[in-house]
Amino acid sequence: MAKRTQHFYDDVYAVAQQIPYGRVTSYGAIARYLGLARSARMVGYAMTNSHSKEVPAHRVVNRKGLLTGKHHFEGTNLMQQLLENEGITVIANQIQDFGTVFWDPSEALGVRD
DNA sequence: ACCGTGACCTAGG
DNA sequence: TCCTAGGCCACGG
Repeated sequence: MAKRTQHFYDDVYAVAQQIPYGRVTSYGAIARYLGLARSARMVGYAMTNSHSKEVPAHRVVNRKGLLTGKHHFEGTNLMQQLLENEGITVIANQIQDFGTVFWDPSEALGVRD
């Protein structure tokens, strides 16, 4: 496959939309799946523009399971409430049982090597 | 066209 | 195990 920059955002959104209900993933996991493991920042940057799309951005957190992007949501605890609404426990911006609710696209959709 | 910024990650001490 | 430093690439000013 060639040119991914143009499809980069769409790919990120596509993967994010495939995140199951009550599950979360990380920017790095999505980046790795897209073959951009070293450009995880771009994934987060792409999410900034996801407000125009139907993308569950609240289901995407960092590698530690910390809600680093909560400040980009309306209010102050919207992201946390959205997650808790799906049965995910969040304490101090930290997702509990992160390893359990974590959803790896590379593992679910298949790793491309 | 150059520079600074950013919802991150990995490696080394 | 915690902290620091470097790398990544796109976008706005």
